[in-house]
Amino acid sequence: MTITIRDVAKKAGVGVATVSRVINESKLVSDATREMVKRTIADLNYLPNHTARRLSLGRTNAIGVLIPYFTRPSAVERLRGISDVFEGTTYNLVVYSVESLPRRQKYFHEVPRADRVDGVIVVSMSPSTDDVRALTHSNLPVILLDAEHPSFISMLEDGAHGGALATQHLIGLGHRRIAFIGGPFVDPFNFARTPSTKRLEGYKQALTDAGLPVTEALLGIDPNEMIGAHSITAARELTVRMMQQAERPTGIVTASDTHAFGVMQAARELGLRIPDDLSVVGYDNVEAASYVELTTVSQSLYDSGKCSAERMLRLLQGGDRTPTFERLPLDLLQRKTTAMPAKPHQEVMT
Amino acid sequence: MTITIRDVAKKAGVGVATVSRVINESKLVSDATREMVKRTIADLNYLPNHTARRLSLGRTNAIGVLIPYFTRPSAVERLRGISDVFEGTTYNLVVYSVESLPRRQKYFHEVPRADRVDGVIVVSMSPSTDDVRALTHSNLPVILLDAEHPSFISMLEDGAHGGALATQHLIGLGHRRIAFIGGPFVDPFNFARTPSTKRLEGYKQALTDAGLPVTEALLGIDPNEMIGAHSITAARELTVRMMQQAERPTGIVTASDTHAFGVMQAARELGLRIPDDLSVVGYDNVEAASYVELTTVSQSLYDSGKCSAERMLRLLQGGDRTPTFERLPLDLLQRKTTAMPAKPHQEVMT
DNA sequence: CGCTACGATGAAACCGGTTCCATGCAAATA
DNA sequence: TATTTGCATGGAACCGGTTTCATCGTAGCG
Repeated sequence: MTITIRDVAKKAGVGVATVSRVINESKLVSDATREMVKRTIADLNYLPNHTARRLSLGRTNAIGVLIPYFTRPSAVERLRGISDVFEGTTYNLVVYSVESLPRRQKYFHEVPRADRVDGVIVVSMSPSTDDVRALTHSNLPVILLDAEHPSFISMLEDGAHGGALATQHLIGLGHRRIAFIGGPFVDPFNFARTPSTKRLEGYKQALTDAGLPVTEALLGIDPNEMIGAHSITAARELTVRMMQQAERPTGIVTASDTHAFGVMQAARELGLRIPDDLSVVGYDNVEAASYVELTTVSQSLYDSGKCSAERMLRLLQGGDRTPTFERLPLDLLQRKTTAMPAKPHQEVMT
Repeated sequence: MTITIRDVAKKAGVGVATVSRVINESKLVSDATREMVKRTIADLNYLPNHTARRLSLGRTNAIGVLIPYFTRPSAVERLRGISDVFEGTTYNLVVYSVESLPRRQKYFHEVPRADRVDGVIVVSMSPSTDDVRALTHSNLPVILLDAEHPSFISMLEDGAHGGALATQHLIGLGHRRIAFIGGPFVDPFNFARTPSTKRLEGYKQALTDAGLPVTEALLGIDPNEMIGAHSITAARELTVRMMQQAERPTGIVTASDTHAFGVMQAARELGLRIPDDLSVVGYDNVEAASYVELTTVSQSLYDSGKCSAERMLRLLQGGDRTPTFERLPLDLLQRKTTAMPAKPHQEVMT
């Protein structure tokens, strides 16, 4: 039913090898023959079978992206950067969304195989020893984005630096009681410290450097659970509790924009005005952050995705595969949720 | 280098056909042989070549999703629904993000081919006559989500109904001067009325039904451009202009949550309080909408994606392919951006 | 004018699976 | 015991491309 290269060859009165050469723009075909074959191809509306092509070429023209929860705002932003780069090429993007531990394992073992993809970009997951074996065994180009490992080209933001950046911003504005809300501090998919953990470290460091104390009551870590705020709801509840303390904070540094949204919800609930009564700094600069004019640490997720994809393209063209570590730049985007602290002029409603 | 089925056969001392049968769980193998082959497979750490399998089976185990701008919040939500369904199956999801007209054309012609995918879900794009030809020619199962065409199974929300729902909500609260902000009203990818157009129709209908006039000055349509607000910035600017009129609205119906975010930005800029001074209704219920507690019309994007994917699975198992039209349900989610109208107690700052 | 070299070309092997078909053997039946 | 039936099995064809290799014709050279 479907037209194969042999049909084209027969109709054009040439051998299949010649048709194949025309398709692949080999110069080993005379102009006359080339034109004739091209016309025949157009006549028959022939398109080469993708799968057969893959099989004989031993290449897939696909890039695999392993990423946890690909619908999370930060993942979407990074994917957008990656996708924009591959749009213009012949490469196809295949996204493997990791949403459970078994699946993580499955993907790490099955995706990095030459018969599946030509390259792998691993996002926000530090490979375990076992994963490393699977990745290197495939002999494919690998890039780690938002994660690091000495065996692979890694691109990572310095979370501690970002946490410090946010904290210093508030200190610079005159805040003295600055809280931190983040979480989770453990991640089942990532065999490394979580982003929240690193950002918390930067927060503590910045306070210490400024001669300010790190106060237990201002750390948004549930002492029972040790996990911190793992959702927007948890962030909101934590904020409400925190703001009902006597020595409540005038500013809050968060580990993500989502946490910051939770803080903002809590503020609205409590009748507090942002930034007048409470300053908030987010982290990630997801799309929604600009909607609500959130001051945030921008990892420029889009650029980082783009960067990694461009690097992958270079690897695919035979670029140097020596493992390197690239630190992604960070910016503090000052918008409208931070200001100088002021004495509250309004009681907290409960 | 890589291990093939022939290596396994040789090591196990059986024919390749037998190994293939074991892989495919055919019952035409004795228990003893099966066990032995399985052990050999495990020993060699053999995984069948994906591509070769595709070629000889004539199936790809992939589902193609054609969707404009897959990183838009509404697209992400639908994809999440689709992806959740296919996660548990052997099918692979391949997303083709349409971001330009040439690419749209390319995808419509190249993706629906049996050597690429086993089925196609087209999202938010009404196929042109040419597209219809390409889709039907492939003889693959096709589902249209958020679009409709008599030749295919279509699943679509009733935009006019949703627009009316939002408008009636404001009317019910006592609003009389209700504006509409939306756009674009033409879409290069979609050969049909845009969502904004349909929602605008519902808005007008609801006003008329309630005996209220449709006022030119309350339609957020730039008379010069005829495109309305195509971005959050445009929505913000349009709102600012509109709120500086003498007879300014007390409530605004928008064509999407993104438009609503623009309205909210404008309100903040103007010093207007939501919902006290201005009510806003969004549309889509994207994730960020809940962060800011936006009252919105929920198409339940996630469910619609899930629905379409489940339907596709049934088609792949030989289900009935007769074109049908399925209307997706709508809900009005009342949150905190709508309230009864009040006399403004504060001057508009300019 | 004869020989060489090279460009154009097609037949066939190959990529790594699945499956048809023929074969052999053992159990069931006459 | 002879014959049929049916299950287990392996060889080989096949899916639809690419590529090697051999062949042929002709232009270039001595």
